[in-house]
Amino acid sequence: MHVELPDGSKREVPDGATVADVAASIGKGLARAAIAGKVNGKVVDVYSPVPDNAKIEIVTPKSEAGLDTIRHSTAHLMAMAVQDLFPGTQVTIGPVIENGFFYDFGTDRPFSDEDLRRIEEKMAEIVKRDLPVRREVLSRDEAIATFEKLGEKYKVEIIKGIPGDEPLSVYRQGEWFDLCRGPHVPSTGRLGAFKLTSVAGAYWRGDEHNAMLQRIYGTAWADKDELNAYVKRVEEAKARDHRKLGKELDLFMFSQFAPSMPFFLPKGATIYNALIDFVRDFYARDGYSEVIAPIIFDTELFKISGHYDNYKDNMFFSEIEEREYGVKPMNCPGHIQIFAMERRSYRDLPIRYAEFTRLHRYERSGVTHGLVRVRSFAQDDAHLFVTPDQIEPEIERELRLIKEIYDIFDFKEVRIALSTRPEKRLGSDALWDNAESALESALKKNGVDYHINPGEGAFYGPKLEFQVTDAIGRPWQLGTIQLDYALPERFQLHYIGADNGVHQPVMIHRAILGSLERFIGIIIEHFAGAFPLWLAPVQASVLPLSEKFLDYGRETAATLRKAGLRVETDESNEKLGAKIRDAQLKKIPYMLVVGEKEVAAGTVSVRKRTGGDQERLGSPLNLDRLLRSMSVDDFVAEAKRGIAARSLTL
RNA sequence: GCCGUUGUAGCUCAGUUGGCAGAGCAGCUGAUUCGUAAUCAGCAGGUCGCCGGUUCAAAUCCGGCCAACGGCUCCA
Repeated sequence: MHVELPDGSKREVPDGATVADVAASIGKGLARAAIAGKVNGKVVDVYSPVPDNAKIEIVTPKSEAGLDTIRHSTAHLMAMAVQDLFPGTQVTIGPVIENGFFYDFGTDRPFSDEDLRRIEEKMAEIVKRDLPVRREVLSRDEAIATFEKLGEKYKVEIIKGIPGDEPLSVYRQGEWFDLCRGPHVPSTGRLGAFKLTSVAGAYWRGDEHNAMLQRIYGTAWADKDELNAYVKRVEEAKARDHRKLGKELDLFMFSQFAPSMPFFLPKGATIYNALIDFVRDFYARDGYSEVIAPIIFDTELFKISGHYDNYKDNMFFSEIEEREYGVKPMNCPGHIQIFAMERRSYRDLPIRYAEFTRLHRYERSGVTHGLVRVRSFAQDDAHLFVTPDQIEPEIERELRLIKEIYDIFDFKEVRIALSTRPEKRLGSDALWDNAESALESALKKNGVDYHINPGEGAFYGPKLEFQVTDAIGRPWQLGTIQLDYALPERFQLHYIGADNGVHQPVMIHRAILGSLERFIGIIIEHFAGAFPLWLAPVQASVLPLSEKFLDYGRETAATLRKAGLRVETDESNEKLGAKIRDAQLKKIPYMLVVGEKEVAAGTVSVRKRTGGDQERLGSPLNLDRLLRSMSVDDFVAEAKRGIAARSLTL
């Protein structure tokens, strides 16, 4: 018979040949590397027979399918080791995830880090035994009987939940086996580049009302080099962790007296305010009005808005003079008060209220994380009150604004999701049709790619969600645009139209950076703490070569400050090398060295933080190339150009 | 909220079997006056997260609470 290879060539193989046979017929190396096969697009075990005229691809560890197979098989390998070491532990599920796998076990005894090491050792032992991994097919009833006999109640539950009556497969390696669809590597000897990373509690079937299982996470790769590269990547991500950098760079702190509510230290507050100023520039250009509303409101307001019914569990409350107040979790009810203050004309619309005041949301303990999930924060949000005709142009304008702003931070790849009507919702289908198509046509008109999240919209309207990818490839959700017909209805908002009739406005809720706290956390990691000049808390540090040049240094710093730059002078009694090291570690964009030459010429010697390092470059330092001597005025002009352009490079 | 881990000087961390609380960096003082990633010396620094218990004696053992961390659930 014949098979077709990925390059389109045909190959003759004996009848009944398996994937492994095909691989062997192509070459010895490939046969050794084969861990699975793709037959007509479906991934199968290497010893699966191949039908005549099939399209065959040999799956090796380096391919995506190969890596998935390795990870899946490593999960099985771990489960076998666990059941060997801890008899009575029940198996549940063990899927492949990004970079690795996990397996959930039913056990009363949580695993310790010490256990993880023992499990790893046992796994290595099983790898060494190089046990063949073989698929066996059982009828549904046989499968249930088999796992019931073993007391594997979770597996029994899984089997009972599989629809239909098709036979089920188990994979056996040595004396151990597990229910599994497969495919798997041909033998345990093909595994080895793995590491168990953590243990955590996880609910059976992801439901918090169910039993808590013990989940072990692991990572697995094609070979040791890839594993080591991954470990290195994890370490790099750790070095960028905004909580670590926030401490090192004196940006923010927390107090046990205000759990999960960040304090911005002077340097962090500088970034915070720079971001607000940045957004305000666009507000001025695009016709937003900034307002400041109270932070606490009588709960009556939240009863009208629906927050009391739908959001109470996430709010802070207080009582005074026998009146109950709620701390606002969102700005919309406040903006609605302002809108409703007076009779509005269609000529006034669109009205765009923006606000940066603090919001508080009670997040369950255990869910908060650094700056990216907190209980006290501000958003760059705005509420647009528009006529139905204005919905589309306003959304298009917001789309352009969002792109413009994200580009400035150099976020690669913005993914847009359109979240459509959920099961539980307010308003008629006709209204939803309108709202969804308004969002969709704005997307289409602007030629942007998007995908649909069916049923993920807010109860009051559909939303667009904007996800960016940071410098090391991690996705973050930032902005959102939401169309809302419900709140104008609940608050009985009106405007007088051109026809002199009473009409209801539509609200657009939107945020671009999202929460400022969260955004700062994200950009700390995105820039690895090395903020672009316009955001850097300290833009330049003046480094006097010795005490003799302190006066000139202070004078220079004063000149720069007068020019609007954020400048420090390093007056410590240290040698230049130490001062440079300090400034580098603080990731200060410019270091201005002043010594005898500079005093004489009235200049500064500029070293950029990107300027390199003698040791690290491993070559003799070329000072002329690295440094530039320039007048103070020239430096001011250069820095101001960089700031005005919000340039990412120095 | 749930499962697990952690909490010692400003920071990073050590602290053995329950027996006087430790280091490096940072800080302060002094010397040095220096040319592109750490000058030298000295000094000071503690409610061992908080509360309670066991003990002659607790950073160490036990209980409770608080906070942080890794996940789960949640993210309107």
